[in-house]
Amino acid sequence: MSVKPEEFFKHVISHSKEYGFIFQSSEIYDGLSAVYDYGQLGAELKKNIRDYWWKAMVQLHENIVGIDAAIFMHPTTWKASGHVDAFNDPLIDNKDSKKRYRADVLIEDHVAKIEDKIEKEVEKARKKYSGIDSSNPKEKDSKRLLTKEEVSYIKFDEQLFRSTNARVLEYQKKIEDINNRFKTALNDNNLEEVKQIIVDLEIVCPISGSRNWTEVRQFNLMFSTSMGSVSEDANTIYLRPETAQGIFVNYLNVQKTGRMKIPFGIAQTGKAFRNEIVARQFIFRMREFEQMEMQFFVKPGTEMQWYEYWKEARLKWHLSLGLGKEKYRYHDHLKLAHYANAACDIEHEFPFGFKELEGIHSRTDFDLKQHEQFSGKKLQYFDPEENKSYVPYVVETSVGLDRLFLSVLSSALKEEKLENDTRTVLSLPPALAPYKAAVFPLVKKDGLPELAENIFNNLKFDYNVAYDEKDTVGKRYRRQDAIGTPYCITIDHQSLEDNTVTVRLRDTMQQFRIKTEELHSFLEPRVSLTGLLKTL
RNA sequence: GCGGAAGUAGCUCAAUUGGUAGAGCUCCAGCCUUCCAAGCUGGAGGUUGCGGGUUCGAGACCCGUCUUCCGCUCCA
Repeated sequence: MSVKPEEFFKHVISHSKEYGFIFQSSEIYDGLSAVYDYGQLGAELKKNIRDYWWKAMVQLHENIVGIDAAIFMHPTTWKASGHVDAFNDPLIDNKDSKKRYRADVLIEDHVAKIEDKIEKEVEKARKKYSGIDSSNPKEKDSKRLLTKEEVSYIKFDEQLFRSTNARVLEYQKKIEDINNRFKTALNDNNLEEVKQIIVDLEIVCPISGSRNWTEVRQFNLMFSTSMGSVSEDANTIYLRPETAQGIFVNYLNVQKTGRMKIPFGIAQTGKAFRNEIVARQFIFRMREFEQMEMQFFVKPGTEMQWYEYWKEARLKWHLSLGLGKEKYRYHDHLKLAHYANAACDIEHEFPFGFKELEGIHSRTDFDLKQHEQFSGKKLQYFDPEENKSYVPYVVETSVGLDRLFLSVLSSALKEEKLENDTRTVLSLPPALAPYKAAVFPLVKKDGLPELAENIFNNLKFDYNVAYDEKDTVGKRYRRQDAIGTPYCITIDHQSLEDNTVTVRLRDTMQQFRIKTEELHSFLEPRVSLTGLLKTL
C-alpha cells in the first residue's frame, strides 16, 4: 500500500464509520472519549470473531468449558487479586520536561540510590580490610597467595560492618525514614505528603533536571460504583478490570459440578473496564472493552509445558485467519507481573505498528492462593494419581476482542488499483464476514426480483445474506466488496430458463454459473466456521 | 494531563483582505435495463462541533469548551 500508515489508519476509521462497523459513542452529544459503539455490520463481525474463538476453545477441547460471570464482584475480589493496590498509581508531572512519572517510582528510585551508596561503602571497606584489591592486578601480583587460615582470619565481616558502620547506619536510617513516611502517606491517601516527600528529598526530573513538579494526582484505574439503593449503606463495588477473576472465584464450582479433571480450562468472554489515563488509537485502547480469556488449570510443575502449548496453539489460531503470517510475532516479557513466572504477547502489526494482541501468561498459583487466603475457603484439587491435594497452577490466554476486530479489519481493508479505477475491498475471512453472500436481480423487472427474493429467502435460514436491487449491478458488487461480502449471486434472464445463477467472487472478481440448488453446498464449506475450525 | 494539528450536508472537500454556505458522491422518487463505480429528470439534506466576544455584518478574527488524530506518559 502506497499510502502512509497514518493516512491508512484514518482510512480504516472512516471506513468503519461510513459502512456501519463502528460509531463513536453518544456521537450526537459530541461523543464520549475512548468509548465506541459497534454498528450493524460491526456487531456481526464482532460476533463472528467471538464465535470462532469460543468454538475453537470450548467446542474443540473437551476439557475446556465456558462460563459467563457477572461484571459486578464482591469488593474483596479485587483486594485479593492485587488490583486495588496495583491499580492506584500516584502520578506527578515535571512542568519543565512535561514528563509524567509515578510518584512512588520516583521515591523508590531515590531509595535505590541510597542503597547504592551503602553498597559502595561496603565495597570500599571490603578492599580496605581484606588488603586485597581484586580490581588492582598489580597489587594482587605483588603478594603471595594467602593461606585459607589467613584468609579467614582477615576476612571482612560484612554483616558486622553493615550493622556497625556509622555511615551505613545513617544511610539505612534515611531509607527507613523515607519508607515509613511514604507508607504512611499512601495509607492515609495523603497526596500532599507524597509531593512533600519528593520536595524534601530534592528529587529532580532525570530529563530536565528541575524540581518544578505538579501536585501528585491519584489515578484510580478501576471504575467504581455503588450497590444498594440507599446511599448510607451503599457499598463501593468495582466494574471488573479483567474477566479472569470471575473464573478464579468459580473455579471450584465448575470443577466439582462439571467433574473436571486436571488439566482443564474455563473460558469466558465479556466486558471489562479500565479507566486508562490516556485511551487512544480508536478501538485499540478503550475504557470499556471485551476480553476473551481462558484459564487453564494444571498440575504444579507442568505449567511450563502447557505455557508452551498454548503459546503455539494461540498463534496457530491467529494465523488461521489468513491475514498474513508476517503480521504476527511473539514478544516475551522480561519484566513479569507480580503473579507470573512466564509471560509473552502475540503481537499484531496494526497500521500504527506492532502492538499487543493476546497475552499468554503462566500465572502460577498466585490467584487461587490469594483467594484462599482472603476467602478462607480451600481452593484445592484432589489429584487421584498423586493421591494428594494441591492448588493448581494456571496458564492464561487473554485476547482483546476489540483489538482482534481491529486487526482483522485493518488487515483486510485494501485499495485495489484497476485499469482506470480503484476498488475498495474488505478481504475478510469469509467465515467472519457480516454477510456471507448478497443476492441481486440483474435488473428490476421481468420477474427477476421475485426469483432473487426466493433464493434470498431460501438462504437466509442458514446464512446472513444481503439483498440489493438498486443501481447497476457493478455498483452493487462494489458496495458488497467494501463491506467484505465474499460472494455475490446474480439472477438474470437465463436463470428463469435453466435455473442457474452467476456467482461472483469478491477477491478476484471472477464469475461463473452454478445451479441454484447447488448454492448451499457451494457456500457451506467456504463460509461456515466449520471450515475454519478444521484448519486448526 | 502537556504539546501540535483538525472539526463545514451521510461521505470527500470548496467558500478571495470578514459580505447571501456550495460542488461531487451518497440518499429518496421516477426514466433507462445494462454482469463490475461515475447515463437522464426531479427532490431531500447544514443554527459551519458547542458557548461567548469583537463587528453594521463571523464558516473565517479573539476567548472558553467538547471531540478526534499525532507525539510524550502509562499499560495486568
